[in-house]
Amino acid sequence: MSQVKPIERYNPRVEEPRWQKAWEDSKSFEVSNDDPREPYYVLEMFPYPSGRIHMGHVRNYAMGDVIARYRRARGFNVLHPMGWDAFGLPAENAAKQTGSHPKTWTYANIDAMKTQLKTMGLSFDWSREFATCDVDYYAQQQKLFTDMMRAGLVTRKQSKVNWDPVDETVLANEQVIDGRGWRSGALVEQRELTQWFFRISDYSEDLLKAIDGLDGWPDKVRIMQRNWIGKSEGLRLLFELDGNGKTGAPTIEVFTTRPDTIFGASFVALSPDHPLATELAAADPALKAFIDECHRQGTATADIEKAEKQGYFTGLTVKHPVKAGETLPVYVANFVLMDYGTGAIFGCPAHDQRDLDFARKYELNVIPVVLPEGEDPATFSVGSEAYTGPGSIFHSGFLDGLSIEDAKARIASHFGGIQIGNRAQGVVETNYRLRDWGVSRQRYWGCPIPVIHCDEHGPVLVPDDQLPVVLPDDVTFDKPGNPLDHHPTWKHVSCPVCGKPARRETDTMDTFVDSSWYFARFTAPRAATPTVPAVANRWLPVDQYIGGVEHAILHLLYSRFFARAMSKTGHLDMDEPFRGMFTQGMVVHETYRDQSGDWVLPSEIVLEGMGEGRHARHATTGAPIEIGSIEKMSKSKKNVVDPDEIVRTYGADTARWFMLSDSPPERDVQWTEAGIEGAGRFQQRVWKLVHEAIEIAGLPASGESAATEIEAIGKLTHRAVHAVGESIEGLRFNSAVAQIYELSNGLAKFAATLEAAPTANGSTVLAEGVGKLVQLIAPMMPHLAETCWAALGKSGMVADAAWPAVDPALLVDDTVVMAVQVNGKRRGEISVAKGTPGDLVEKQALSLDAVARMLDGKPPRKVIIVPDRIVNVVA
RNA sequence: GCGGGCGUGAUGGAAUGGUAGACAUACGGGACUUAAAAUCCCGAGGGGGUAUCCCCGUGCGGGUUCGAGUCCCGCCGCCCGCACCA
Repeated sequence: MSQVKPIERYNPRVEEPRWQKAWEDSKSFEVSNDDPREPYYVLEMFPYPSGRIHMGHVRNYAMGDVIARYRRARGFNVLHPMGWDAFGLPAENAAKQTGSHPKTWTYANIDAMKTQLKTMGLSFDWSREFATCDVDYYAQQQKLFTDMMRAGLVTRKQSKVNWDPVDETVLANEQVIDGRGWRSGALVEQRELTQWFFRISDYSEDLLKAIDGLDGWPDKVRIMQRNWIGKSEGLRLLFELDGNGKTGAPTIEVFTTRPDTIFGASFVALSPDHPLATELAAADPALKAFIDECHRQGTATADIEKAEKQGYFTGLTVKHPVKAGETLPVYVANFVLMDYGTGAIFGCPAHDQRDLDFARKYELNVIPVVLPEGEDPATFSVGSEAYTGPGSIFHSGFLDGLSIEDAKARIASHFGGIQIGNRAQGVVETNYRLRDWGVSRQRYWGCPIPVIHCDEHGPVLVPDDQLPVVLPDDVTFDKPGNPLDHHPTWKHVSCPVCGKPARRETDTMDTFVDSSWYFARFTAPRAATPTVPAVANRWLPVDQYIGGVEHAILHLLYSRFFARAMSKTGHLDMDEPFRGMFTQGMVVHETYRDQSGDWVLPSEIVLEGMGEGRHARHATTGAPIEIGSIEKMSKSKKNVVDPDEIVRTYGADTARWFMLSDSPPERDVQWTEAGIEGAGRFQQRVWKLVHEAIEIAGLPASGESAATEIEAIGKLTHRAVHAVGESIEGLRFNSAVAQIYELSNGLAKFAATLEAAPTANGSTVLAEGVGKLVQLIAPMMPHLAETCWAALGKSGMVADAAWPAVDPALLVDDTVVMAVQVNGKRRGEISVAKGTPGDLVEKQALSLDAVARMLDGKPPRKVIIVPDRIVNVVA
């Protein structure tokens, strides 16, 4: 018969707003730059203000909040800010579709999302909030731009854009669908524009080398960054034209990373944008048509490389550089990129898949020159698959028998010694795939580039005392093109140098610029300069940055570049902005469709049955619904769950807990109804356990609990505190959750025995355990923790409490259970004192019945003992 | 096309090269209840043997090792990025 009275269920709808207000009133999460405690900066990637938060945000911010709250409990001065990545295309699209001004639309969205975020109980320092579209923010960005320009980090050059000839506008890659503009449906053309660039490629080597030092980053991100920078050693090589009068150019210069395969060359190919291709096209309408055709694809690399290999024979030939008397045909080919190397290649089909595809199509020679080990040189041939592996060089004259590496060196020195004109025919060169960062966007809703174009003086920086260049509000979106261009007065200004009439730059900056330094701005968000260097240097680098893998390359690389650029211009003093980086997985959900194939929201359906018989029907009509694959939550497939709805139904703590509990944070997590309900049940279980601990403490105690039992509960508690701390520090939130479950289950079981027979020492150790449990859940379910903390009669708020101390003596056991294997298969176990010497362990292990049976009377051949862990008997 | 990642019970997942399946969800059985919900207890990778035991098992095929989910090689499947989505 239980002596404990039942309690009311925990009600998050009442408790959560109450604690949110308490935190706000006490300014619990506002942080001072002058606080003497050790600083810790935790940052989640700020969101684009689309208008609604989604479950991906909930997951991301829940993780960051756990770290922030944990570090606070650990005595750090924690900076945990939030803001808005507020410039960008969607606002302009909305303006075109609904007529709302981008500014109005964006700030309304920010308001709505902020309200949503506030219900999550995240420990942000909202006093530092800003949006990148705030004039205060982009004014400072313009200062950075001018400083970077003066420091030689900005340049202007030609680059290609997707041009929609009907809308007369530049399209983003995502606005090009199957080669057509998404609104007009017109075939997209490539067009050259003069644009502004940041000289990130000046830092290629530095950005590459410094990756080695980023040991707080996931390996996969580091590998992706290395590959993106794409350092390669190769040879710049001149091919002499055969001279048939079609061009005055004496040579074609190619870049190759495989000069060792020169004897296998069977063609030379030019990019459609190569100057020689342009020159030849002037006199060759068919070539012109081919190049135009190439220009009718978008600028996206993926599309270009996926397109079928196509070429056009120019009629030109070049002398084979190592086979006297032979020539090679010169093509223009759609897969050769002008941006990389020299915009021209030589093709060795036997050892490059693209070259092979091309050669098969145009019936060119395929001459293998690298022989894989074990192959017969007389019979080795290449079919439909190029051989790109190791081997020795053959069919290659003076290179025969060399390794690939030696052949590369040998051929480089060979061509280095030959003069064509007054240049060496071959020069060793290091190339990087990384291109300069084009920042010009022909759009309204972005940070204006602070430049004025004068006919006499060219592009001139807007003088500092005339900054910021503010976006005009009175713009319209009814005409195609950039509204800044159409504005009647905005762009007409006088030249800062000569005062004559001049034009403002109407391009705005890539929104990646905005997000490349916001983390620094958070350290002094209202300063009249981009940063306050002393303050920024104290907070940065960010100790833990968290966001999606989709930003693993560009955003992180640009931010790394900006840290360097800002250091060069005196705004910071560090190269690397993010010490710790973590990429979280996506939130995925089943998809549902009705019989007409339309997507249906999860909230509109009812699921029935399980396993094979599991099926769904529409909640109101009862019509059958097809259950589809599990995919990333997206509006288009309607497999979304609204965080607002979840918070209303289950509370923020439950949503946070579920997002943290179910999957390792770097992996995708599947949203399920069962999962969120399980999380909700745990919330009630904790509340009930706290209540029981309080009641038990008030019961008249009779007798004492056994010392071993008391010790066991103490150990359980201390181990959980230790393990949860370690798990949070290692960002293994799902493991932390599992360890909390174990503690909670253990304490609940103990509480049940005490309810039947209360003891004084028992209720003390239970209360201690429950108090610690509450602290362990506090980073994840902060509202529930505060309510429990108050109920337990603890002083202050758990948000301000120090992380519980661990008694290291309680973490070790004196006896260990060792598994005993025979030939690697577990056959039994032995329990021994920790540190038992090998010979004693062996004796005990061999005396096991199961081991004796497997040995069948024979002596073991070998016994392997890993102290305190495992014994393996080799029979 | 190129680059990166992932793959373990019904499900999410745990496991410094050392007892595979912790913890949770779903499920089955039981207790409580007039009944249900909630709660609590028990069970459970698959197969065979009525106890105690054996065989198989971490996407597939090989390899290294006393021992492989973990390391290596080759496949298959799914996901992400590719420079103007953010």
